[in-house]
Amino acid sequence: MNKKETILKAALELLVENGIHATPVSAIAKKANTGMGTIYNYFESKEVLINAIYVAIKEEEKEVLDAVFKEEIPVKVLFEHYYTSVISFFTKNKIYFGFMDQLQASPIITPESKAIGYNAIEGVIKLIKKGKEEHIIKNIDNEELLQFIGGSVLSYLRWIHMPTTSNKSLTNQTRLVWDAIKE
Amino acid sequence: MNKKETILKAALELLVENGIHATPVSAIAKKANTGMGTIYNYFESKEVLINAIYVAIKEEEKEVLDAVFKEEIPVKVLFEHYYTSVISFFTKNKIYFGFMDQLQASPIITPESKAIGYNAIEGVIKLIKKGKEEHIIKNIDNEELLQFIGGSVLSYLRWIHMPTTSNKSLTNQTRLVWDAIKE
Amino acid sequence: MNKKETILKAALELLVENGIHATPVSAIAKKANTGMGTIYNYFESKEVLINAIYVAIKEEEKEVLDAVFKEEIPVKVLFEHYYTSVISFFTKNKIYFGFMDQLQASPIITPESKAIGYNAIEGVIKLIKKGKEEHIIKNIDNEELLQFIGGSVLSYLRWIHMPTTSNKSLTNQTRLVWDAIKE
Amino acid sequence: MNKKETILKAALELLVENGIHATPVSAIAKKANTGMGTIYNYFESKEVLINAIYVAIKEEEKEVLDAVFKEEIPVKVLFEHYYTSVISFFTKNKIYFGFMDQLQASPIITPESKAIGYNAIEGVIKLIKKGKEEHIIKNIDNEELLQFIGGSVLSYLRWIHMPTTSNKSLTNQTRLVWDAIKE
DNA sequence: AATGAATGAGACTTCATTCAT
DNA sequence: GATGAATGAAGTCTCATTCAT
Repeated sequence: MNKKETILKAALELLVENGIHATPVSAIAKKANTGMGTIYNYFESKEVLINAIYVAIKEEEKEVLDAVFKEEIPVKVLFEHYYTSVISFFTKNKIYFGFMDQLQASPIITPESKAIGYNAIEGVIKLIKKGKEEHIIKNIDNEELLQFIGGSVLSYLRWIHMPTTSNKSLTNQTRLVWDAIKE
Repeated sequence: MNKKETILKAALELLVENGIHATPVSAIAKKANTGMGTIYNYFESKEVLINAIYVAIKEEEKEVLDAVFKEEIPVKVLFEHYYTSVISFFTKNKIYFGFMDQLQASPIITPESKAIGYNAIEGVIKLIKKGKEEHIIKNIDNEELLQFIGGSVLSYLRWIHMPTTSNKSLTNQTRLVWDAIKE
Repeated sequence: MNKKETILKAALELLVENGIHATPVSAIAKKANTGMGTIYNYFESKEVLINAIYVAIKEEEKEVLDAVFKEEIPVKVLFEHYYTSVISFFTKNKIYFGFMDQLQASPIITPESKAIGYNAIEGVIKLIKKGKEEHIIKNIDNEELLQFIGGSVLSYLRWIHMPTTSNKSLTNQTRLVWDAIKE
Repeated sequence: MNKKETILKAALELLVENGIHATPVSAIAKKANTGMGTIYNYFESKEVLINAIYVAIKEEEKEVLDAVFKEEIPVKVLFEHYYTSVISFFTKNKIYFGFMDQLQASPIITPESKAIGYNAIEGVIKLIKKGKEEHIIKNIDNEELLQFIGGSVLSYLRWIHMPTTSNKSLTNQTRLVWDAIKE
């Protein structure tokens, strides 16, 4: 792992653990075993660093989602694959979720970063369009459906991160969302 | 409006407009036409003040939701009333949403505040239980359903706050969620 | 002496002694027996503080020079009074000269400050004009004459601040400059 | 131009353009097309580099002034040659003046550098002595006369660098100074 | 000899909190 | 109770200098 990646990793961990507030750049430097100046060699500012983490996660997410797509699979099944993949991605990388949940609504993430992040769900958009053409998915504004699905992902992930002991099944969740959006 | 409320209001407006970071207590004092010391007479610290806003909103939300409940109304209709009421509450009070969206996942909101906030949705919990007894609502863990519904509210509100021009109907959204949770 | 003046005085002394470079705001605070924050209550930034010193000196200089003017005095005598007064002013306040000599050409002093400083020599300008009308002073561009006289003041002050032991008389200097500018 | 000279030139340009504060060594390295380390091979520190520029300019000035001297020329004419030469030197090399004006009074220039700089005006000193012997120049302390002349040079150069449109003639200035110092 | 990534001390500035009035 | 000037710890960021390559 090169220095830039080490910094990103250290920053991610501290930001999730303590929040942006409580994570001075000096702490990141310490955790990454570098001088503070080194961080500023790679990232113009703390905000740029945070955006870089955001984009990196989104790009990793995109790779995962892009691998899901297959032309011939029926819409419902494909949807389930997508849904499972996202959930699985953030479940395997709990720290990514911790970061996203905290930063999503923050003014620190620039529109540019968000635009890049949007690319990750290209496949889902195509899926929705196809589903609507086949009258399998409700004829509702794409953006609204995406927001809805995204919201459900977020809330589900929050739920499974809750420290209660109930049995948490992904099947239920997928069914909830599919029933919601299906025609 | 008494002094305490004036402070809460001023703080709310500034926090939403500028974010927590960019809202010094001095600015709140100025906007509330008080001295900084006065704020500290009412609230131990800035964090306590922010939690007080959180709790105040949640209590107002609770009042609105409590008024919705009527014994005799069928589950589906009652659900729609609840859903419409929450959305309407935060649509009428956009600033409340701005605050909640920003603070929800923040480590500043204490577990105590969150526990109090939980009271607001008592009615919804009862509704879900009843719906499940009547086999109208899916037999899924209450907490999961609540989280799901809450997430949908959040994502819908975010969507209608987006500056796009598409036609934003609450009916679609209510249907999405109902279809999701209904048996 | 109030707090603001204490700060200005402390800053002046440190700036002259160590240079701008080597004078952190923290040192000024320490010398002025205040917290650093207090300095920023009175002056937006270090640069603003430095400009405030500049302006304060120039205003004090103006007071001294304004007191010199008397309608009826002949040009040559008045000139000598002016010249003696400026030199005397900066000789009594060596520290002022140390400051001015260091900062005069610095980009830190804003055009606004310089414009204010310009007021200090109003009287001299009038004197030059009168002298030229009476054909006592050479018919050379006002600005050039002013610059010349100012330069001579600066260089004389530098000379008398030099740690050599030669006998330093103001009379010579005044004669030099008068001979230069007289018709 | 060898590497050392390239560095000096780049540094000079940046220092004049941006000021000392705003000229990091890294910027100098970039402009000189070298690594930062290379600069430190030639100059112990940034301050040493700045002093080297000072000395280099002074040495160039010395060459110019030394060329002026001719045994047989009368004092007044020789003075005018000297004066014209200095002004011309700094007018042709405006950047030198920018540097000197900014650095002259700075604590960065060491007494050693200043002593070397003093050599540049050897000829002028001889001239003054001769003028005084011949009772052509006022019998005033050499140092004072030198300082006076130097000050007038500085102020004249500042004046001609001012962005006003008045007609700027060197003749006036030379006359001013000559009238000042002549018996 | 040349390089420039790495370093970290230290600069400026902000702001939550206190306390004398 | 109300006030807001004073405080100084702590934050972000810069940059002169070093040293392994």
